[in-house]
Amino acid sequence: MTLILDPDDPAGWREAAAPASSGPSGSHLTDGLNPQQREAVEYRGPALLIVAGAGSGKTRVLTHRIAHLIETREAWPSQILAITFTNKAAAEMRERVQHLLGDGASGMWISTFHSACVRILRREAESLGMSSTFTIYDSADTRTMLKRIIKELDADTMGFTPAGAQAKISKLKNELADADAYARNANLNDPQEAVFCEIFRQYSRRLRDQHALDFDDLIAETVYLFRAFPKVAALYQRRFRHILVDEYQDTNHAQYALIRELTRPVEKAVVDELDAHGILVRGLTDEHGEIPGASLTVVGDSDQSIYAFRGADIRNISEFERDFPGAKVVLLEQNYRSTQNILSAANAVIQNNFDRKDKKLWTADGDGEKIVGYTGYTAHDEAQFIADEIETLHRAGVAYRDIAVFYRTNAQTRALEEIFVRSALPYRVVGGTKFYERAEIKDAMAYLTAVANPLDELALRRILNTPKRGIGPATETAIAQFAEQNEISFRQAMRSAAELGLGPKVRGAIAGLADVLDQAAAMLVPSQRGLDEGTNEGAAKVSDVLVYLLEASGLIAALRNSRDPQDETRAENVEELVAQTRDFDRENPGATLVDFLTQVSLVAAADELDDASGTVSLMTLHTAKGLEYHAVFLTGLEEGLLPHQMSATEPGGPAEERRLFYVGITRARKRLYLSLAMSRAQFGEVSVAMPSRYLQEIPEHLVDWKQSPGMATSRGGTQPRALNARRPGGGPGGAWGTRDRDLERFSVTRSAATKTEWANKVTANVRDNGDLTLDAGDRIRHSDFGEGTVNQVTGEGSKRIAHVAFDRVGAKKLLIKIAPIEKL
DNA sequence: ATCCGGAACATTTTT
DNA sequence: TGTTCCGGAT
Repeated sequence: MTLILDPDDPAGWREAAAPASSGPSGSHLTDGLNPQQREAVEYRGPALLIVAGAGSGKTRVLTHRIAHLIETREAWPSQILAITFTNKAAAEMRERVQHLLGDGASGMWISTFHSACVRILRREAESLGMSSTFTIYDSADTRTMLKRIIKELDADTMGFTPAGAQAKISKLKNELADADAYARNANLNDPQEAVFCEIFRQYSRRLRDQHALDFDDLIAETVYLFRAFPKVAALYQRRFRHILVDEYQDTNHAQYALIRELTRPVEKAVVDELDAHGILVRGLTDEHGEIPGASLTVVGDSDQSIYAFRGADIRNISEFERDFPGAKVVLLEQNYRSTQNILSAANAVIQNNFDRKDKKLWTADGDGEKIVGYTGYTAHDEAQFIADEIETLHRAGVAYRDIAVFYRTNAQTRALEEIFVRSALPYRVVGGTKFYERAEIKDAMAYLTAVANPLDELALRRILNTPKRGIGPATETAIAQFAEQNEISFRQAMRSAAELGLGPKVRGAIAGLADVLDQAAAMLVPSQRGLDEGTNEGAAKVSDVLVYLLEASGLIAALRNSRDPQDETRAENVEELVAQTRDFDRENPGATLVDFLTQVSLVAAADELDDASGTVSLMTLHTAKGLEYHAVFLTGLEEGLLPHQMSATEPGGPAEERRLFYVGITRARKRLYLSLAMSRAQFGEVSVAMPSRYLQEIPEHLVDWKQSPGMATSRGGTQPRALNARRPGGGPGGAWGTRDRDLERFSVTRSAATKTEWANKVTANVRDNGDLTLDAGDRIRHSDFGEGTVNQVTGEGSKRIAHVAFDRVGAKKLLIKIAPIEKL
């Protein structure tokens, strides 16, 4: 997080030049690469496009290219800017480069677009007339804000929703259009559009007034900064000589513009000015006295473009050669990850997307195992199949951490988690930022935000009556009005609580809160020496400030003293947040509160990368991009889920969904499992599902269906795994051959009659066995699996696990505390 | 101002 | 199913 090298500090610049450890040739960095990979590492020129199919070793190429630039002494680490899409990818790349270079890697910027932009914006905030402690609003904050605006404008009567306005504004910002630009081109005679202009304008104005930026602003404002202040831009153009962008197919227009700005040459006049300010330009200029544009390397694969929904423009990659004349293109086609069966399936699926350059992944490593398919009766049945297969894999020696389960929507984790918990299967949900989205955590964070950025009205309003202080909406409005009338901030209005003409109790509450915030702000002021040296020395640690705020505001006490049993958990969560700030303080000595808030805003999903933990990973298909696992489970392969219902209306939607499926398939190294459920609960309603159209695009001989959709719908399937649904009929049925007819009958005649039988019995059975003790040799009965014998009991306390050999369904592990079992 | 119950509503994917 | 919003009672 800390900026190690100043772009405008020549001393730091020189210091960064740690000499390469092993020989300047860097030849060991190209050993073991195929000719195309080697070329991608060694090529030098203004622009390089690496078209990298899935599993073709692109991260390897990228990291080796960076290391090669440094070892051959063509670049200092500080001259390198590598952009990835996720924090996870950035962390992995940093680790791998560090592994190649040792300490010589420090000073590089390896980060996401958003993190890099925040770093630049905080440093240059002054140019934009903004505080360097500006707040970053996440989508929930944005939505709250828009909700308020829409209500004030009565725009909801015209059919505006916060989510809708949010999407539209985001799209516009990704195209670098601001409220004024939009208004200029809008047809203001259309009342609908006029109102939207007003919403957009108000939203922008409030963000500016509060010194806050949303996610899209981070990119757009940086582009604006560079365009409006060429000298500021020159600092970064001078500094970053090599820019590398991963997942280039997913860049949107704003990100493209940012790259364009960063790779622009610095004109002689500006160079001279930099020189006059003592900024090192020697050795960087060409014969015209200009600093030439940075060299740009982009890596991408248009078949893996899955972010069109947030403005990714595939033309950025397809027209790269036109954008950057003289660009070199290197194709990486050989796959080093997956078996041929997996690749054949992937090729067959992606082939159905027209309008793409034909490209076929291939491997020299052989066919491998067949793909395994399974159709469950319900999501729980599907989950049980997955849990069973994972146990089988595990017993065969596959580590849990080498196994991943993917799904389309976050909501699908529920059934999986329920079954995994019951099966005592160690798992971890990657992404899904739940922790920081909890209300109590957002409350605590709002206290910190309000201290860091006193102009942040959103944060202030959130904590105004949290915990309850008797300050209701009426008082809130009164403060806001007072602020507006006197042209002072909401925060200042709070300080003048006495002048509001309120009752003594309310007045005291407001003054009390204002005082607490002032005290906390005072704790954060560095010592005189810190101020002189521009460091954070003498400022209180983030954890100390947080503890002070929680105690002085009464937030933690309110949770602890509450009689709502849920508040106990909430208090624990807040304590967990305190623990996290302690970790942060320890790992980032000298870091500020704003550093912490930034990290939480941008890196929240990064509880990540403790890959040492032996757990199965659960994540969405989007999160899965760029990762690989020995065994991969693709779940919920149903119409309406993949492709998702919502994608049907969007142009290019189904094609993008297919790419998503393709991305999922190509994550697997050795084993691939495809599964779906015939019925799925949604909003509490059980509805019938059809197999995904993409399943039929995989050649039949590649898949071994343990239970095909046909078998599941008509007859011949095995007993449902998770529950005892009684299905009529018997005898073996066809797999795909009779699929359509079977499905039709299934959906028409069976759905109504069998709905109740498929209801979620699993969750209904969850209970607390408390102190049930089991020993090896005991006989038990399980509500789904029948009778069995306990072989072994492991674990402690509430985590005791029974290893049971069931008479009918074989070996299972059960979490004793919650398993629906009884001792016989 | 706060608490409570019932109705309404909601889920794509991410920084 | 689980959360949020609204109106009425206290």
